[in-house]
Amino acid sequence: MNIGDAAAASGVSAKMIRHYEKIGLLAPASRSDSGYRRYGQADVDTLRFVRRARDLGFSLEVIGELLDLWRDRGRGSAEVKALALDHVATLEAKIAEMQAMARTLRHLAEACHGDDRPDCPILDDLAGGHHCC
Amino acid sequence: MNIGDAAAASGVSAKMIRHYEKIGLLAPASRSDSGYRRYGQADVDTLRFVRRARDLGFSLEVIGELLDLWRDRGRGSAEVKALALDHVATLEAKIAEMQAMARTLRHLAEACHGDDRPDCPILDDLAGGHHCC
DNA sequence: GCTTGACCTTGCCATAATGGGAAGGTGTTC
DNA sequence: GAACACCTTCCCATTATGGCAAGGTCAAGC
Repeated sequence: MNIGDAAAASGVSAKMIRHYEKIGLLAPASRSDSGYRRYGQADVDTLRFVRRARDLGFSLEVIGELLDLWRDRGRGSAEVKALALDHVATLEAKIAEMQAMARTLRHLAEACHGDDRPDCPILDDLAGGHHCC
Repeated sequence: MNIGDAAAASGVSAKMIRHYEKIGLLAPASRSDSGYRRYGQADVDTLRFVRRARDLGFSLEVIGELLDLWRDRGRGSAEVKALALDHVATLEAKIAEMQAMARTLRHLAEACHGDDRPDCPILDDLAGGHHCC
């Protein structure tokens, strides 16, 4: 299987497969005589793992640790769970931050007529920064 | 006022003030004889505006538009409100995405013993990608 | 055999927003 | 006049991804 097929089979773009190899997330693929990377089912499985982990928002750095744990028969599940819960906490912190932004903006937008008059509580808030709510 | 004072007064780092100037978000500051950037109260007000808009998650590109609208006496508030609501929608989309990630991970983590046994639903999900929930 | 088109290779550049650091000039104070 | 804090510009790094270019490879059709 060439890189294009592995990309199609895994949902990871060829560009990203090469990139993951370059940064050491994936072991260098074997090569054909002409230098083409060759992939097998096991490689596609790994790529799918990476893809799914990306979909869950894990950073490539953490995905590297998850891959190591995945391949380590004999590891306990505690480490994996810790990584997952840590990521959940990170997500929740970002969610809370963005919800605060959205809440403030919704309040400001509600107070804003949104017509052709120049009076605008949104700009007033940005200009004054009174942090009313 | 030198750039360091403007930074302290506005909450925008000196590094970022120079950057904003370079990308055209801010007009080039006037300079002293020796080439130091000089700032006045109006500049600090602008920097505070930018800072507050960043705190609300607006991109620098949108902040440029907001600054233009702010300075345009005579603009209607409709455009501002549209920008704000657009940003709220963007935030809500990202929030929903991250909540879905967190929900899935919490479910997986709940099912995971988190002890020293190798059985791990989290890794199983990443490996299999069955997308049960 | 030769052309064509699809695929592969590497490498550089770009994104968004921010920080770090180097090398060198300025300004104030003791 | 030396020390120290500040300023200047320029380059590099981050994260994850994409685009493009120049060139090599391979299979199909004529």
